[in-house]
Amino acid sequence: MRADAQRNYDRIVEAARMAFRERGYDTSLDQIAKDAGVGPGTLYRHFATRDDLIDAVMKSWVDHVEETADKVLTHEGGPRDLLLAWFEEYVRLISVHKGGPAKITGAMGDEQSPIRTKCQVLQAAGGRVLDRLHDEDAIRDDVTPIQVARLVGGIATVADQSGLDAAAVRPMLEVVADGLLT
Amino acid sequence: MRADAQRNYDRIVEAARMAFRERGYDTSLDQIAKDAGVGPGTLYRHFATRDDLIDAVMKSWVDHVEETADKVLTHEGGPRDLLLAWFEEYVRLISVHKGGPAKITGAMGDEQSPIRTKCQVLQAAGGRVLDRLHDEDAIRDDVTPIQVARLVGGIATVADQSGLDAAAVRPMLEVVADGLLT
DNA sequence: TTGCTAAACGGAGACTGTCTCCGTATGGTT
DNA sequence: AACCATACGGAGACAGTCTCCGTTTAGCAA
Repeated sequence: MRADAQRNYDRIVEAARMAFRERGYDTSLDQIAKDAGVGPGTLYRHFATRDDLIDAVMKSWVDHVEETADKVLTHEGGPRDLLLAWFEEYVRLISVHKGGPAKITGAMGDEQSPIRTKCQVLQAAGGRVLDRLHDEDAIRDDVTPIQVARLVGGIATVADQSGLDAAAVRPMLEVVADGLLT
Repeated sequence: MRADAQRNYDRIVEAARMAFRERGYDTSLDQIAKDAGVGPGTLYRHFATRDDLIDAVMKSWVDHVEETADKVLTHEGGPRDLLLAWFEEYVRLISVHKGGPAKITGAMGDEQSPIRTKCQVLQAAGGRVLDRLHDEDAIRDDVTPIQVARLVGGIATVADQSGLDAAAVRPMLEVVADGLLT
């Protein structure tokens, strides 16, 4: 990639990161291009679709997901605490941008989605937590990781759209956790 | 209301009902006006916002909600069957239009929403089912009806956005039901 | 019936966001 | 220094939202 192309690419991603955080995923792409100091053509050449741009913005976020799962797994406490700790972190992770929960949860299991690699990372991280609980025989075995992701993602989506805070989300996560634990 | 105004109002609502069912809530309003054989100005005079139009389309749907709750309450079977029967009907009810689950669940608890009366009807219907289960001491009492609506609405939202069918939704509803029952 | 007027109509067009095309500019190489 | 593949960027086509205002009409009163 040519040096000027690389520079513009980075500028666009940085502008997009700000914009998504402050105005949500449905903000104007032309405005992001303007913020980045490039023409709309340049933005669309680098990122054919909005999802491709979202995918790029999420690049660094992925590392954070792994770390978070690691941290949760070192937690003391029983299976219920472990599961709830992961659920709360999961909700936080997918809610960094407005519209994020719907976007990410909707793409779960969609092989065609531009952000599928991000979903896979999330699923893998969640899978590690669920595996641990399986080993302890603490969780029912007829529910798949993707179903768990959808359950928790659904709660996060509603919370995002209704502007609920973590305290309001907690009891709903508890219901799902209690329904999953044996 | 003048006769021609009434006629156009009805035409617009009917065109919108078709359009929402076939193309989802985000379909073009100017197109709906065209389908109804009126100008865009006429549509926007009757319905200042998209939500106002959605609200009007839902008018007849409300009666259906009441009926459905009645029917579910006559069901034979244990508390778990009752709860799951209601959950499945609830998902079906709010999923008649694409985008409906997100719209309705997002408006839950929002006093300002143009469709709040519809949400109240849904909550009241769900409340009757939950009251029955309370009387039987079959359900935990620290979860409010609106939280239940959000839990099930979250699942319906994800299902709508991921194109899941009833069979895929069922196990997720079971998890929530099991988490709620004592 | 006729005439009047408040009510309603409807379409042109302003505005915003998406996305493309193509003439122009430039980084990197020989 | 010259070349050219690569990249830029903005004008503009297109689509959807929503408003303004000149025109039409329903309903009523004489």
